[in-house]
Amino acid sequence: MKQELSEIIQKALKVCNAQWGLDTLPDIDIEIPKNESMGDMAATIAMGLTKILKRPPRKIAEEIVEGIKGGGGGPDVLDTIEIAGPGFINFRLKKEFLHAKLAQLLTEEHSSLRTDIGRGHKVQVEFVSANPTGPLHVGHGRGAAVGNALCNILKAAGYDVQKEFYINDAGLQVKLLGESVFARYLQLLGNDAPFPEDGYRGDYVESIAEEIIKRSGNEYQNRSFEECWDFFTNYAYKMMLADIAKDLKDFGVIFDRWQSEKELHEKGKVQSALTALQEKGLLYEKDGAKWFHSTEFGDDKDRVVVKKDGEYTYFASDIAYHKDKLDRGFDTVINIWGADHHGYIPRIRSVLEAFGLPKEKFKVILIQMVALLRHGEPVQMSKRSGEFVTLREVVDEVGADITKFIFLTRRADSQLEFDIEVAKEQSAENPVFYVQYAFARISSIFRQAEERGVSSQRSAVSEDVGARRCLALLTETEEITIIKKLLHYPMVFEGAALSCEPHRITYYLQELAGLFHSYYNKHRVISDNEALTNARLYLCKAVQIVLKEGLTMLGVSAPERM
RNA sequence: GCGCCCAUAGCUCAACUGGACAGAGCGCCGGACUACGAAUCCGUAGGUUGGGGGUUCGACUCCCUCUGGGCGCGCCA
Repeated sequence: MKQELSEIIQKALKVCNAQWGLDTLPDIDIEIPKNESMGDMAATIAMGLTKILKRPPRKIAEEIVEGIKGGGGGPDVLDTIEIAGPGFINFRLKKEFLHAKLAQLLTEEHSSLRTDIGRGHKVQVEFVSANPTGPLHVGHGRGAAVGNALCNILKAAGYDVQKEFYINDAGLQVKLLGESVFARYLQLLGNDAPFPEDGYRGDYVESIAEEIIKRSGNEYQNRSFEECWDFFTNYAYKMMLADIAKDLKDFGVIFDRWQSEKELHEKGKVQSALTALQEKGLLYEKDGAKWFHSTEFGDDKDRVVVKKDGEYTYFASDIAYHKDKLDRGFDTVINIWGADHHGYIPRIRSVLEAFGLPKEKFKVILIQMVALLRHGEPVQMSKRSGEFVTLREVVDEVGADITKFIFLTRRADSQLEFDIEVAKEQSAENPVFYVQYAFARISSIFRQAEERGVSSQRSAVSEDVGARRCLALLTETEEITIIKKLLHYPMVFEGAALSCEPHRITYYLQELAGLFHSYYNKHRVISDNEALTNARLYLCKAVQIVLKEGLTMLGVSAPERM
């Protein structure tokens, strides 16, 4: 829809430019007007040209409109054109055009909803990347939902996407987990062992210790932690990691690749990354440590990469990891982090820039906190361990679809309230059901139609000339509104992909579902009028196609019955 | 002390990357099932977009400042 209009305007601009004499014409921006009374679609091009032409926007708009009319005015597409407000060019579309686009949607289905803006560009999306020292909490879940949806969107938009989880398996944290497990292990065997100061106190630590006893008995009982830390640490974090992978899988999030930090060290990638920086003259020594000159790229201060004692900093692994991303050929690097990590953006951007990635090819999506509620009361903490509520607990209680959808009902960097009790209610307060119900309701209509032997919607429109013609019977204002809304989807989708904002699709789906519910209550789909019934079944089918597409992007199912 | 994010209807949040009269849901009140699923629909009310200034044809959006919240500022990971 956008394309047809762009072409019409493009043509008119060329005509006008014979007088203007501009070397380049600005991009044409087609918008969906806020208010339906303003028109079906609008162009802001005249306002965009005021600065260049130094003339009032409405005058320019008039010239463009003349150009459009002179060029035939897109006779198949446009009904009326008018200039409004400061210089908007508002278009009304012919019903015939809308019906033709609807037929196209029904014929091509999902492929007509996707645009290939990615053109196969390689995008790497890293998300969740939780430390394997404990189970995932709800905050991680939100990151997982957003990352997963974003990847679905980017893939559908033609990008070559890789979903990756970075495992912090090299540092002191996993060792501390190992030590915690070791302490529990000794305690379970009846020893009076001290628990490490800042050790991990969750129940899962004990479970791991029990597992080790089951496997190896008391083999390590008389050893010091220093003697067997490697075994305990590895065993513990690998078990944790398996749990995390399981939690994510049950949440419907599958990663393409898991990158181990330890492996970067073992393969010498940390060393070689630093050497590469050295060769670029971006490393220097000061106070016995080695520093990366990140201020060169706009960071607040330079960062230590090798400590005085010769150990690498955590940041050194990050350098290696992000260099590795570029070495693997990614054009764009997207990191999804908890909002509390925002301070790390400049240094990572510096690294990527140092290795040649343009600034705008690195994007960080910050995920804000989830405030968990129950009956409106905050429940951030739970259990004696004082741990955050785990993702698994919430998913088990509420369900994966609902949880994902709610995580996607807000912009990522906006705080989110998640009330477990409300989420479980099958009520109007729950937006997931609202959208899914529209889908299920349509399925139910189809079942009903079949029972009554009404001609089926299943034959493809392209093979059914009569059906194609019957779409012209869709003339009720609610029907026209729905058709237009359906045709907006590709624009919403494209916007979601370009801005990396999955929530736009969530909102769109709620709006579309709303239009459908409203229509359903006002008009009957199945009636004695066979042709009209058929046309309306097609409209229903189209709504279903788009609902399904959008829900798929969000990673949420579209059930035929609820 | 420095830096980043947030502030929009009573509540929870949108606003298409600077566009038109700022929109939904919830909540309140009142209505709609002997016809395709009432997990739905219909109808009102609700605003100086935290305050002030600036940039321009045009600002919730960009700049400055103040207020009030959140988070970062380690040779920790």
